[in-house]
Amino acid sequence: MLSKKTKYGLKALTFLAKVKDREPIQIAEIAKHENISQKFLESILLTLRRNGLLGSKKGKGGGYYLIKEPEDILMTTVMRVLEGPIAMVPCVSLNFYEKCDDCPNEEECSVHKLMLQVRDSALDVYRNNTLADLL
Amino acid sequence: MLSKKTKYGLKALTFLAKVKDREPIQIAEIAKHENISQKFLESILLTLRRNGLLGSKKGKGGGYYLIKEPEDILMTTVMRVLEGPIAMVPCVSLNFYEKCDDCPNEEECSVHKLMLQVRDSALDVYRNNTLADLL
DNA sequence: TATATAGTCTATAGTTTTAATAGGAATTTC
DNA sequence: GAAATTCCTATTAAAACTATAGACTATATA
Repeated sequence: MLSKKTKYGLKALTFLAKVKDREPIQIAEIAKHENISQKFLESILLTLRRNGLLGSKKGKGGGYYLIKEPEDILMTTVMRVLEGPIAMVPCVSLNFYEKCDDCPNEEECSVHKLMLQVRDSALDVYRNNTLADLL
Repeated sequence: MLSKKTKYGLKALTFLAKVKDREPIQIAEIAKHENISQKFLESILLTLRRNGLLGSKKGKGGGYYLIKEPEDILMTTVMRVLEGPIAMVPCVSLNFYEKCDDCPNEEECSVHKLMLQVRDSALDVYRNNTLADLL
């Protein structure tokens, strides 16, 4: 299942992508428009900023804004930041690889074999979609 | 993340697929061979049986066995039984569709758009793999 | 038919993750 | 310096996942 964090994060990014001139939009406005708990969204936007996807401005007239053009924001990046590894199992993860405790030999593991394909097909989708493609 | 339930279930199915003449194999043997908590595996095998993937035999010489040939067991079926819906979001699920509470119009939802592609690519993998392909 | 074997079922406990909330600190604008 | 707004940490609440316990049922076979 996709976490609400990711879902909300994607919606917020989409919303911000449509903003004219990248002017800062307040958390409250995004939350209201997208039906999201404001406090929860707050923490999501914060991680998006910390990971270089958003910029922010404090004080009156402040808010969040896209730091790059939607065409330049790959879904691989967004998904990794919000949802974590794209692989469903650490032993097939490109960026977060971990060996399984059980499972003596990866090569012959059926789970490994299947999940490798699933990872590749998901990557294929994420690599071929930028934020602009979702508008 | 793939649940341990699914992981263990897949391993058990793979193990059973290799058994000569489909003779019944005891839970304990599978659990030991695949490093799985026996009690947990017990409940997993039960759901696999209830969903028509395994047969069982009680008493001495009993155990679990594949009820169909590995070539005839599609990963779509296995994944749905063990992991649940293949879609990451109910609003793009074929078998478990649900409308989102938030989200006024599905057509324009960026999450919907992206997750539809992810679902299709995953389905593509699962439909093109039988248990036999994982051996 | 007695006994051991092995699956069946229900309940529950422990752990981890997710979702949401609370409250104040820091910064900017006017 | 007051108001607006993001920043940050901690905590709670709920849900899902993993695992365990124990009694019950069915079968094989000696």
